[in-house]
Amino acid sequence: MTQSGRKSADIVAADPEHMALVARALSHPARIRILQLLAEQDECRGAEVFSELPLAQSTISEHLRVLKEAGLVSAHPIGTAMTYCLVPERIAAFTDALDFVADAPACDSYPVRDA
Amino acid sequence: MTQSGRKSADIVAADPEHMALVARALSHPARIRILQLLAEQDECRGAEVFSELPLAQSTISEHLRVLKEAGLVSAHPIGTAMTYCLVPERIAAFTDALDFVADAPACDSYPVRDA
DNA sequence: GCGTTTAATCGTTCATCGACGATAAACGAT
DNA sequence: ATCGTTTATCGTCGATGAACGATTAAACGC
Repeated sequence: MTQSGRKSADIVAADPEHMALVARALSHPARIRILQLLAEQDECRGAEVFSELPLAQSTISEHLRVLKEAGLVSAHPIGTAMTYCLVPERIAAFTDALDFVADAPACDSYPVRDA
Repeated sequence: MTQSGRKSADIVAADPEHMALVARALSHPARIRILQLLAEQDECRGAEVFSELPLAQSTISEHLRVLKEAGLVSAHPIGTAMTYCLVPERIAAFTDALDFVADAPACDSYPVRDA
C-alpha cells in the first residue's frame, strides 16, 4: 500500500494529480499550522485548534475539511465535540514520492540561487 | 543554510509561511510533472519540457517561473535556449520539515479512513 | 544587417480559494 | 423539552490562480 519500501520511487504514488492534491492541501499557512499543532500534541486534540489560530471558526473548519479530504487528518466525534489527528502515513507517502525527486542529482555544478 | 543536518526538525524552516509557499508551488499536476521530468533526465534539460506537456508555451513558462520562485528549479541560459534543473536541497528541506510532522505518532488506534 | 528560434511577459477571461457572518445540526446537561 | 456548547454548512465577496494568444527580447546563423 505504497509504503512497503521507502525510496522506491515507482511504488509510492508518483501520480502527479494525486501529489498535487496533497500539496494543495498543504499550501496554506493555516493548514500547516494545524498539522504542526496536531503533531505537537501527540495526543489527538479537539477544537483547541479553533483557539490557536487567529481565524474565524468557520474558516478553520473549512481548513480542517480540506485536510481531511486530502487524508492528512482524520476526525471522530467525541460527544458533541471533535477529535482531530494526523494520518502520518499519508504525509510519509507524500514525502516519499517527493524524495524520488529530491534524490535526483542536481544539475551539475550549479549552486543554489535564491529566487 | 538550512541544510547542515537532516531530520533536525527545528533547523529546517518549519515556518508555516515558507512551507506553504513551497507546497503551493507543488500544488499543480503540471508542475509535479515538470519536476519528475527534470528528475528523470538527471542531465538538466532545456525546453523539451514544452513538448512534453499538453499546454501552451506561455502556460508552461509560467509554471516554470513559479517553480523557480520557490527555489525548486534553477535555470540558466545556453545560447538562445534555457536549461532547467532541480534544486534537490530545497525539496529535501521541505520533506524534512514535513517529516517532523510525519514522525508524530498517529492518534492512537484510529485507522486510516479515506475522505 | 536580417530572419529565425527560444523563452519570458502582457492582457484577458474564467474558475477556484480564502475569509467572514449567519445559520443549522448534534449532543449533553439541567 | 429546552438551553448552551461545539462543529459543519451556506451564501457572499474580494483576491488569486490557470490558461491562452499575441507580443517582445535575446542570441544565434547566415
